Amino acid sequence: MSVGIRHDDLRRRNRAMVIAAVRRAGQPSRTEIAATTSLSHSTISAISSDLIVEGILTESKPSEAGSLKRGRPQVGLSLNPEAAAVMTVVLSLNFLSVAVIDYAGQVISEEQRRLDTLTMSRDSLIGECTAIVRRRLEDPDLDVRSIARIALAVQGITDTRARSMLWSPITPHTDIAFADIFEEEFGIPAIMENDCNMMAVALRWRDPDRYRDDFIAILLSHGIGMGLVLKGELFTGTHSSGGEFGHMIHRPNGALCRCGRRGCVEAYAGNYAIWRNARQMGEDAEPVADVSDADMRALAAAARERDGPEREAYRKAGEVLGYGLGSLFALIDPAPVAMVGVSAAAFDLIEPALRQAIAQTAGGQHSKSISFDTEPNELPLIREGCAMRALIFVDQEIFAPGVQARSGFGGKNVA
Amino acid sequence: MSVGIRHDDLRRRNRAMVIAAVRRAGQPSRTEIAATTSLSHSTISAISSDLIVEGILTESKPSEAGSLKRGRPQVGLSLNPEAAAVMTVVLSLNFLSVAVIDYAGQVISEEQRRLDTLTMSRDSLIGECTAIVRRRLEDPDLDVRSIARIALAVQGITDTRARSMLWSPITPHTDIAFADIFEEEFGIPAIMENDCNMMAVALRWRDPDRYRDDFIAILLSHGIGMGLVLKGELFTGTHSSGGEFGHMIHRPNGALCRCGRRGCVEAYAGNYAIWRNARQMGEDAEPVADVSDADMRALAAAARERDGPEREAYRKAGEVLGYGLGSLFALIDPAPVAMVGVSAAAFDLIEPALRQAIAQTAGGQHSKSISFDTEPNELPLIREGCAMRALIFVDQEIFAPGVQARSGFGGKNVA
DNA sequence: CAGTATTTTTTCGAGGCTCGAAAAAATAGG
DNA sequence: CCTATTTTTTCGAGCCTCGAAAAAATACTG
Repeated sequence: MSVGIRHDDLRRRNRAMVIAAVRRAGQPSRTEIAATTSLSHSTISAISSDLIVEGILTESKPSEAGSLKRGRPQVGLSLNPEAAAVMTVVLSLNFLSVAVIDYAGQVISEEQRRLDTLTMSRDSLIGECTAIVRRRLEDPDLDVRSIARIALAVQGITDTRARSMLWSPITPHTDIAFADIFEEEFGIPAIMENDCNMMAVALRWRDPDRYRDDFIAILLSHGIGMGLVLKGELFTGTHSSGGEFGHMIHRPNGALCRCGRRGCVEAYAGNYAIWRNARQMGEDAEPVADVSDADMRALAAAARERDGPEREAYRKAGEVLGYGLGSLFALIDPAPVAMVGVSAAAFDLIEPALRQAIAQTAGGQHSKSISFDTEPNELPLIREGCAMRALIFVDQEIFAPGVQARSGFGGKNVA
Repeated sequence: MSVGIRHDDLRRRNRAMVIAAVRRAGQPSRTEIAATTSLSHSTISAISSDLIVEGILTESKPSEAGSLKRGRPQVGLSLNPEAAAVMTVVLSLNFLSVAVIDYAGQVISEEQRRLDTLTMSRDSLIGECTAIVRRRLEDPDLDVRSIARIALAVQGITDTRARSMLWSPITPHTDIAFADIFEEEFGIPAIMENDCNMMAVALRWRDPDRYRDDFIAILLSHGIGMGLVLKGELFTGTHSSGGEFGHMIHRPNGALCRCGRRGCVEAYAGNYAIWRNARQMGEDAEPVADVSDADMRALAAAARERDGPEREAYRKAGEVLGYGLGSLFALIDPAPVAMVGVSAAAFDLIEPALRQAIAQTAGGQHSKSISFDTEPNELPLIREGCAMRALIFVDQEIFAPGVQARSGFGGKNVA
């Protein structure tokens, strides 16, 4: 139910807005902030001087040496890197990666580790995750007390409230309440997010010109995942992280999917499906547990070299992705697409069939105007997204407390 | 870009909130409004006395005769029906319907008319629409000057800004800027919405317990349409009204659809498709222009009577709808569904195959928890949705002017 | 090199809004 | 008729933002 605005909300909201403006712009002057927020100079002056006193912002004296304009020079405001720090934890198939990020978004410290996630017990999976975080927290070089938030990302389905991993292809265990576990273990607020959603968040920060209000990030990896930003907000399901593009049905009773069902998009376009088709193993063949990036690159190389089952496997993947995107476009209209992950590097093998399929669908009329971009490496993106998620939390909940995060305000969702 | 909150926005927003509270609750007392908005009694008192003086609200003395509590009795606030009026225009296949609605939401006056929309020229289609509105405006019984807004709904695709009909199955003509045409013709602000979206808006007002934050309204009529509410907001595409569930691809290169493509959900589940299958005409047969409701009811009766091609046609429709919903649920998670339109009356013939198909998809795990409700008559729903849309506009833009409609505030979208 | 123009930032008083407390209003119970 | 109870209004206090003017900091000009 919508709730009234109290008088004291005003300042808090505008504080949050100033912080957000600085985070977006990097080193804006007070005048620039006044312009983008359409608040008066007096207000910006008052708020920013508060924030500087509190150690949240700092004045970065020489805004830019280049600008030799007449008049008093602008003084840039920037985030004080020491104001806080957050931690990111990215859990993917057989791989765990942790980083500590300062308030300005720079990586301070990191650690990565190979695991056998598919066969580990529930407890040792959780134990490995908490142990690697503990090692970072106890690193003598770091000021432990300043970790304000932990953001986890995992391949798989998480709940809307960002508390639990509900299901994941990387482990047979389900319903692991990572956020609660971490909060109990370390006393630090934690959230648990879907990896592809974090990719989308990161893309929006990396390239706001291309990825602004509406775009699609698709992970072409062992499985097929999607992060969706619509109207400037991260799209999630009614109960879970949603956006399970890879498990839309391409063909009822079709190829066997890793999820146990049949005919999912992933069962034609995931790495294991491309592998299965390239090896002509048949649609009923049990999906292999993992295909190395090197193997996939070799497959792509073979497909480029000669017209054989490898090339056909990529063509099929493209066709299915195209029909899937077509159905998606029927719902949300066309939007720019970022293809991420190892098979995005083989997008040249995928694109022709993909475009041909889209042309047969509701998205067809705009087929040519749909832009595709590729980014082979998903891990840095996921980490960046987690970092931004956690930092925005600090911005809003710690440095502008009391603002009820409400949709549409300061970018609750995507930030 | 998010914009700061000015000091004078405060009052305007809280005014809008009080109006919204009254519209939702019917006859709330000041105390109840204070409770739901969490504003102080003093503020509510000040705002509501303003609104009463301005003739927007009225005090309805005897709140309820029943409540014989101790203490000063509550005095209910209600919308003043004479504060404004709006007009709704619903254009569907071969049918045009107009109504004038008072500020409290009651129909004051209406007119309906049969047309041959498929064969009419562009100009006569527009002409018929403006003529019927003009007749209502010039009705001597009505206070013409008080029409504050016209809301149109049409089967088909409209643009996100609610200005134009981009494409519609009811006419060969495209890109008709109805909103602009009406504004120019009558000098009254107008919007052009998608019919199924208005159904969803209406369902939310009719039954907020069942249809609150997340639900799906599906129109089973000559074509298949959908209105979707997610997280309390009406879902629309990036450029158009979106949600073209009927044109998701069920089977590449499948049955011929009215849209000219192949394999769309509609090409198996629309009235014309059920008709075509029941008559065993083959998937390539040109879709018939219209099937009367009586014919469809006869078809359903035949299907109930004996196991023949009619029953199989409904089964097929259910199967395809089920796989389509399954794909939709992969994206948004399961949610309550309202089946609307003449074929919703045959939902008993559709449901078994539909549920069986959903069970094969990502929605399957929650198959039993998905609730279906049916409503055979779409027209009243569409009109109600239009009326609410228009009235909310009056609430926000006319009676609480200056509030930049921003998402998440006071229900910009669904209201 | 001093003075002027220009631009940014801060200061200060005015006006407006919400809040809490207290008063006023309106009814049931005894 | 008086008291208890609940709703609604009144009133002063405290904030917040705004506009205007002042202050600050630099480039230009002769």
